[in-house]
Amino acid sequence: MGRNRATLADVAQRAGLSKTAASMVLNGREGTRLSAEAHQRVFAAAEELGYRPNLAARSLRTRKTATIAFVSDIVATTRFAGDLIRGALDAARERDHVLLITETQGDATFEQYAIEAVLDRQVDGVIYAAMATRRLTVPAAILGGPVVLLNATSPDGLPSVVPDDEGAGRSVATALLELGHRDAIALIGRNRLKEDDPEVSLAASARLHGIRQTLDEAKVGLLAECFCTEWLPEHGYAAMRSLLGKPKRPSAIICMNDRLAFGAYQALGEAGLTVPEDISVISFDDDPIAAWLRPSLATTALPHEQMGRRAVELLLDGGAAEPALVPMPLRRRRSLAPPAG
Amino acid sequence: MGRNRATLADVAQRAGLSKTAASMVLNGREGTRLSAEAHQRVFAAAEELGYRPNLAARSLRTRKTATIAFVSDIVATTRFAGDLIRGALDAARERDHVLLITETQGDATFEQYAIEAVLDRQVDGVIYAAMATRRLTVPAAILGGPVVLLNATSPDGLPSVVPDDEGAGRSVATALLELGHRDAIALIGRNRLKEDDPEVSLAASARLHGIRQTLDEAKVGLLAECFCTEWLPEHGYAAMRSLLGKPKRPSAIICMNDRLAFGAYQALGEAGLTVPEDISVISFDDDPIAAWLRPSLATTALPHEQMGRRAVELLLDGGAAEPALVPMPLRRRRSLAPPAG
DNA sequence: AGTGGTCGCTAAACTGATTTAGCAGAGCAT
DNA sequence: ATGCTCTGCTAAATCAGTTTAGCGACCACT
Repeated sequence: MGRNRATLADVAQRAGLSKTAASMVLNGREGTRLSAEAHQRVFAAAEELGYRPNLAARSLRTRKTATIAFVSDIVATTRFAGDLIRGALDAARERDHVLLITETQGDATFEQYAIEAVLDRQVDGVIYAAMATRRLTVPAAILGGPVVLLNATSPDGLPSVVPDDEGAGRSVATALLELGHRDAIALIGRNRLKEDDPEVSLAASARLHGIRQTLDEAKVGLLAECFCTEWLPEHGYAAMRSLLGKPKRPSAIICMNDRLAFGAYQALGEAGLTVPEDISVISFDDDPIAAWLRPSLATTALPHEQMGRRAVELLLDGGAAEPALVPMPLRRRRSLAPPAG
Repeated sequence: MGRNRATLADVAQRAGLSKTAASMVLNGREGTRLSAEAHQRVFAAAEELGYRPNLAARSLRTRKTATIAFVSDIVATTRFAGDLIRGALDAARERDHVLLITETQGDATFEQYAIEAVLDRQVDGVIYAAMATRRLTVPAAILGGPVVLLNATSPDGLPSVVPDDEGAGRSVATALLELGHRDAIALIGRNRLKEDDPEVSLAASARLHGIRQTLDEAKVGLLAECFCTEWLPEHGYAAMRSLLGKPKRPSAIICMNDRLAFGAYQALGEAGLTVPEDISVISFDDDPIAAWLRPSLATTALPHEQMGRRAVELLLDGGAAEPALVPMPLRRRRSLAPPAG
């Protein structure tokens, strides 16, 4: 790769100047007393030779690599990872940086390995990303330099970027209240583990809190709350079926994520009920299926691209120590209507 | 990042030997005549100091960075990108390499920039990935070193890795024939653009070819073929509705991808038909929704993780020039049954 | 005694950049 | 003529490794 690239020495020689002069000119150093003509010659030579600096050599001296490590627990399993990475990639490019991506798969050995691999390559900083919003403790090895937590917080008070799940909970509840839903709102997706253990999830309790707070202020209580062991379609399906077996039918359903809502749709379809005429549904995440469902599903979007971007900005430009909350926009879609009757 | 790391000189000094000796011992060089005791001392010193080599310095001399560039057109839009990356990441780790990931967004300027950025960092090779299987021409700049095309082929005969879509077409058709479906098989997702322009898609024509070939051999013709401008749920929905409006109802549907099948499910549900009792459905891709649908959708899986892995293997271990075809496994699920009656 | 070979190790060159320290010449005042 | 500053530029050190060339001690053989 990149055999016979022109070096700085080649440029200097062609320009009839020293490496020093060439280096200074190409780096646009202020206060050097090199003549305008010298500048010309260096630029011309660099252009003619197609000179590009060898960043390995440069970084040996400057201890800057213009490279950021993106270390995450699991890249592939959730479709959101791509957006996180894309946002980071964009912001990095704008700042002339590049991303070294590694995955730990939640395995301590792999993590150790991944971190050594990136530190050996002298990265300028580390973005430590979790695929589910949660609290975690970062490995001591990366604390030697700048670190930003992405989609996670840590007890050490490191800079971090997380979605505003509580705000999303408020948006969701508010949307239903505004439509006139009152005492027949049911919730699908309560989960003790996710709610109580911040190392499993921060989203569950924040969303729940936002919903409760808004409903409380309106003096509205939830009609029913269904617990689910996981947030997958089958659990949403089961929960919805159990809700429909009860005497009072809900006018609206809040699902803790879109996959649950997808399952709920299936149960509603089987029961011959239509969304939103019979029941409104609203949810969290804005998974691509939300837009594909019939009717399209109203939800609050995880702003993953924004978050990836913010993480890079925080890392390179510095920033506040308290977690950066990125708002989750409400996507109003067809699954919402005023309560029937 | 990584301030005050021990250097090779530190290790050598502590071991009471020269840098040369330390370097040779740590690199496990054969044929050096250093004593067993010298080996001991170097290893001990390295261990005690927590020595890790500075790869920037090493690569300056060796012109190897143990880093691979993963350049793709679009990382985020398809959920499959993650699997491609994950497979590549795994294979790279096994070979002590790391991935530098960039995205071109299909924009020539970004592409130019991305390629310069990775070449400046002296990567050992480039994986050039497309998110939809297609033919493309690679930028001349990366031809100076090893290149592997991932999910793409090129006219230049570069090594490449693509899914075996034709084989998948055969699997799909065979699965239906084996169940007894004959002359009432309909196809959803014909698309002239995708079929005729290899720079748009290679999958469409290969899948179609595999299906046709298998049906022809069994002397079976397609009942109907629906054209779709895109392969999205809404198009599958519309196509399915039009099929149901015709006099003869199909016994089985082949959808060119899972999103079309998802739309077809919606139309079938609305029409009060059940899968697979009334109509079998089979498809391509193995999108996560395929397993979430009720009934779960039989489909042929895009082996993205395998492909990412193969690309790294081809790049580092070398390999044949003809495209590596990665098989697409058939996922037999609940949407298949013998024809009714 | 001289020659040659092996053993165990090291000095120094080299990679391609940045950066520090300083040199030669011009202009000017004394 | 001397000392001073300013201008325009360069030599050499430096970063942290790898690699080439070779040195001194010891032994064996003729």
